[in-house]
Amino acid sequence: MFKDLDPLLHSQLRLAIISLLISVESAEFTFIKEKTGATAGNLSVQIDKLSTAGYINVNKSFKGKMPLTTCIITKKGIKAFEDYVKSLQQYIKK
Amino acid sequence: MFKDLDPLLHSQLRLAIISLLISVESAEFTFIKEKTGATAGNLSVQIDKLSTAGYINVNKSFKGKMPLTTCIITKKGIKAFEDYVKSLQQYIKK
DNA sequence: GAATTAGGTTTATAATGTAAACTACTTTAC
DNA sequence: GTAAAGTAGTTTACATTATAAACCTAATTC
Repeated sequence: MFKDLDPLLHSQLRLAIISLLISVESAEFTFIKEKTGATAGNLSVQIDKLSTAGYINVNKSFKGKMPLTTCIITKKGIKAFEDYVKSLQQYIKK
Repeated sequence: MFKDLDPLLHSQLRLAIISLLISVESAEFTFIKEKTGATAGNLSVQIDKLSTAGYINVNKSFKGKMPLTTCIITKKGIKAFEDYVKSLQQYIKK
């Protein structure tokens, strides 16, 4: 009856991250932090989980001398998001 | 940017329960158990949380000699569900 | 050169979800 | 009639998850 919801995406912050990345295709850590309102610590952890799952790619470089973390969604991430939304529809359509 | 998602509804099982109750208006414990595939213990706990929040009303009676638990969604529950869905749209629209 | 800010990561704790174990009663089998 | 199995749940203990506080490294400001 109810399809399982990918637990990795069924989390407010991780869903917001993916939702952002779907539209922009590339985003800096601080940009995501501002948009989501998350604390840096929490964001760091959640980005790591999405990365470990292969849903996003994380690139660490330097902007001048400051560290710069950039995130890009992967095909796997896009697919997972689409599946998640599809499953979710079952729950929220009246 | 991203509205908060009611944590009480942002849970697969509780969302499934509310989703069911939205359409049927009254459902027995065992019916919900079958439809959601949840274990009785888990279902009992989650129904309790929804009830404590005032999202559903729980009625305990007897069918013949067996205990019978029936759930009905409240106006508050309907409102919460609608708000949740509305907030969620922000996350899942591309 | 001390304090503040930037850009994060690590870790400790709180909150949550879930299944296993249990209660209470009923029905069926012997 | 009583032992075994089934029904309808609840309680409790454990595992997972989420989150913020504390920390780190380096740069900037005063």
